[in-house]
Amino acid sequence: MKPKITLKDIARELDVSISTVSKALKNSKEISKDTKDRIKAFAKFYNYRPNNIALSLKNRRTKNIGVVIPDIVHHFFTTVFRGIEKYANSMGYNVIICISDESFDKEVINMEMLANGSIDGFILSLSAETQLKNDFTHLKELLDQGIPIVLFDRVTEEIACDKVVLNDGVISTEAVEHFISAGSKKIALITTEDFFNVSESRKEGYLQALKNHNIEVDENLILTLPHGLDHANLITEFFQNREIDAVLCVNEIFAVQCMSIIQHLGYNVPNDISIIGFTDGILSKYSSPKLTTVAQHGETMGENAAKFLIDRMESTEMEEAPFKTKVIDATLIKRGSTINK
Amino acid sequence: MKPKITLKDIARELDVSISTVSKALKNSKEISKDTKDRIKAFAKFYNYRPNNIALSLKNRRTKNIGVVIPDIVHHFFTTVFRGIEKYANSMGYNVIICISDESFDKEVINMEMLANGSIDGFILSLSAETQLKNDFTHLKELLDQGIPIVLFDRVTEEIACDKVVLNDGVISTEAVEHFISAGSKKIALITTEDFFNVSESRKEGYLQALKNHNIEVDENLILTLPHGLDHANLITEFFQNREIDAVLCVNEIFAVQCMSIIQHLGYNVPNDISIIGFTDGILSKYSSPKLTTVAQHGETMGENAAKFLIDRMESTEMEEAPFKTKVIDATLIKRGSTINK
DNA sequence: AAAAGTTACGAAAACGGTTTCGTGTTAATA
DNA sequence: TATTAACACGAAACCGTTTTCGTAACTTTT
Repeated sequence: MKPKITLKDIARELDVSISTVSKALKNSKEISKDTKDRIKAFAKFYNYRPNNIALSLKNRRTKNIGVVIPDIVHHFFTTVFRGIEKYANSMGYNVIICISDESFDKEVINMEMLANGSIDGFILSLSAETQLKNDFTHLKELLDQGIPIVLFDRVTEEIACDKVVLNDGVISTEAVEHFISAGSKKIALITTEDFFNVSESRKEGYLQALKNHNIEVDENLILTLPHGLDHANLITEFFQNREIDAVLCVNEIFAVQCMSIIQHLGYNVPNDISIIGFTDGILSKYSSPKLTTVAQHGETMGENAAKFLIDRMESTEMEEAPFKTKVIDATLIKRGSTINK
Repeated sequence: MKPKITLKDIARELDVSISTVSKALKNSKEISKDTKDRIKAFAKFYNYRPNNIALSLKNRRTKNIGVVIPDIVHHFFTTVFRGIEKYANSMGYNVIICISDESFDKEVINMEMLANGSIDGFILSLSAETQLKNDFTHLKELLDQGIPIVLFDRVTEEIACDKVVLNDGVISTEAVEHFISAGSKKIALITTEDFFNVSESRKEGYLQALKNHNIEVDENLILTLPHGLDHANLITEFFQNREIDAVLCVNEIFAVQCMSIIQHLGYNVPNDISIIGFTDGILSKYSSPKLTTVAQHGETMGENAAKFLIDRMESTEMEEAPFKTKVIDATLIKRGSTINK
């Protein structure tokens, strides 16, 4: 057991002052070569490393980033997180992660905990409850205190900060037009309750595509699934009682559930009914047929978010740079669940 | 923009000493009620919160836990992580996460970064490369410095520390016996190269079950898939050229790939060939038929690991408690990919 | 030889807290 | 009235760094 060695220890052992040790290790030319060599050798031998906490206190920056996400067991968020971690790490930052579990209170409490010195900035995707309550005072207060925040995916216009979002609307339109170009006319949408801004955008994109091609909107073809309930029955009922030849789902779980149900009802995917989902995750890759899906490029989103944050934190400008919003272009990955020409 | 307020600020404003403020806020009875009230009111008004970094420096503990995992986009690890985060949070700890990406160097560098004061202890699952190299000096050094470590899932006997593992062998035996009890005789195993201790244990469990029922081991029925390559062809070839009526896969991706290939080859699952996978993740739940699978109870593992670590960190005993290994009992979840009596 | 400049180092403040100990003032006791 | 105890607070050390500034001891310049 050899506890960590400090500057003070080195100073005592070598009979010099703490300042001298500090300077020697930073290669200051104030210190003679002789002394520097002695100190460096000693430090190396005892594997001296400066204490991060002391540095943080001194420099008033921790080189820690706080990441707050609603859920970790979720493909999209994990990929975003990987992007964040990768970029942050390459820039010498560590990542402290908090899971809000879709709860407003947890989001608030966790952020306040971290804000008291533990981190230099936040990257955040809003919890469902926060979006529902539409209460963002905790974010405003942090911004007020000068703590930078970057929002991604689940964002809000109420907060002025850097943001990274997906072009949900555009890609939804593109997805639906992919159906249309293959001859589909009765195109359904399966979505979630739309206090999620992303669901909303996706729905708008869907409607836009129909409009573009003069297809009348049939509200019966839009299924809004409640949170948490068993969806299988609702989906089964949905397909049994309607004529549908294509369906866009706002996530891959819905998509793969649909596929399974559709196949059990005796339809062929993609010939009778085509399917497109969101999130190019593991489910989409290993279903059969493989799912045509919207790749959200989570890792890219994460990298962009981290870059926004670090740029702002490290900016030495007196003027705060204007807030930017980066729109990541989603990609439609065409696979077996659609007819691709 | 109202920057964070410090004890010094309060002291200056109220014309008392810093010590008085500190004591007042801690409700010390050294301070008169009058003064306490004034100080508390002021602190509350300005939303004073003590600076975590200063506390960490003073107390020489950060209340941060470092978690190092090989991959984050991975169901098992995310569930473990959720367990860790949940327990740690409830005990007032934050979690700093580093992804080793299966790389020895990243594991070493990240841990050394964090060890210089940023965290009080580690929870770790070894990277593939670390297991391959069998080099654990970085862990030994940290333990030497008095930093506690808890290993989970991918552990090693070389290191004396608390551990949390799954009873991989036993549950594999159970899984294979589930095949046998349904009449299967030609039971295959699809596994990974076995520098992973878990794969090894699972293989042993498989062999044990065959032995228990006097079924001869056929090495041809064991398929070891190399890391990273395209597995589809290998699996297809495997099933085309062998008589197989059941297959145990060491993860759910292999399992669902098998299922897909088996079905394409015209066999029925589970009647012609039964399948069991490891990891009760999203793939197992949404395949059709649903996969019979080994639930690893990642969240429980995470909670246990965090509890081990925090117990040790907070222990005031002078004597170090002996190291413990907690074995989590996996559960076989019987679903549609096997014949269940 | 006096003045000026270098060199090589140490003292001390600062970051933001906690805590021990000392002390002036008042109240209780002898 | 002198002594002691209780009260209420402040000074200072400490956690481990960095950094500014001061200064002895030489060296160089004139």
